[in-house]
Amino acid sequence: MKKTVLIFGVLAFAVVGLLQLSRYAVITGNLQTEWLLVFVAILFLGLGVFLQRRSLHQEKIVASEVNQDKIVELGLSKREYEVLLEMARGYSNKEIADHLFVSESTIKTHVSHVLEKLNAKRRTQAVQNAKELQILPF
Amino acid sequence: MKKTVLIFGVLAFAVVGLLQLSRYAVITGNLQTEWLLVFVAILFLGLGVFLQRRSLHQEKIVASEVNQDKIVELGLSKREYEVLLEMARGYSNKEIADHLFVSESTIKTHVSHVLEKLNAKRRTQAVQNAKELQILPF
DNA sequence: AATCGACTCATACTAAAGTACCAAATCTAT
DNA sequence: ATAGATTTGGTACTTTAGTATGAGTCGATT
Repeated sequence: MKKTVLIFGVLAFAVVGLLQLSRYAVITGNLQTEWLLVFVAILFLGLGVFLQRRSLHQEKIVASEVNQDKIVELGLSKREYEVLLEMARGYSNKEIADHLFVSESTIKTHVSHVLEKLNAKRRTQAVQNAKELQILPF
Repeated sequence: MKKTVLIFGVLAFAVVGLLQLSRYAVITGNLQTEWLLVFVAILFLGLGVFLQRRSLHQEKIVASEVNQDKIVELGLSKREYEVLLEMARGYSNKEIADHLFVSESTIKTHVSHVLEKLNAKRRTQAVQNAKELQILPF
């Protein structure tokens, strides 16, 4: 919000400055009105593109962010969530065990809990549900 | 591509027209140069936003659309792709068999082929790879 | 100090998933 | 029409996945 205000402030200031500059330039005869128009047009076209890109970029980031509240709401523990992430990447229990430096038994336990909490019968379903709940960063 | 050319053609034409109009308006004294500048600035700012939105929107559609060429490139048959979609939704072999009205054996065969062609060891990995290859509609 | 939740791990199962190989019916394009 | 790909299905087998249960450790809370 602060940023937005700042940007628009600078913008307004720039516009006023530009107007003053243009008046001076036209009066002194150093610049043709047409060229000034072209210059302004290009400048603001670029500005429009820039602003729109910024806002859409932020939108994208928000959309691909994980819903932390949902994770808490589901009762997923830290470790369980880590396992879920590994599951989503397509790793087997053995591989996850190696990545997290624990035994396969431990992973099986975690996976079972994840399945329960995500209301899934298989790991593939758990991943799909997790995706719909937006608790995966991809 | 054709569209792009058309848009830019119309755009160029509009710019030229605007310049002519501005010259006439200024000469006849009906319009102050400053106001003309403001008008042009706002117009092109809006245009920039519009163009950027359009391009990003298309990008989004493309991103969520299925890359048909990739499917062909991978050598995935129609049926195999159908099975892949069911897999991605988290269904078991038995469930997929019921959905597609064939035996579980058949599904196993298809799944094996899908795993080969997607270079995956497990179905979870196949789904993940498929997602990265953008051959899934979600 | 006792409790509770999270994490760890094991054993013993059952249930899916996946592989290998084969074989027949059906489609498709030359 | 016939070769090649696709689809279907089976048997037999190995490997993962998942369940159930119990239990020890550790840190935070009460």
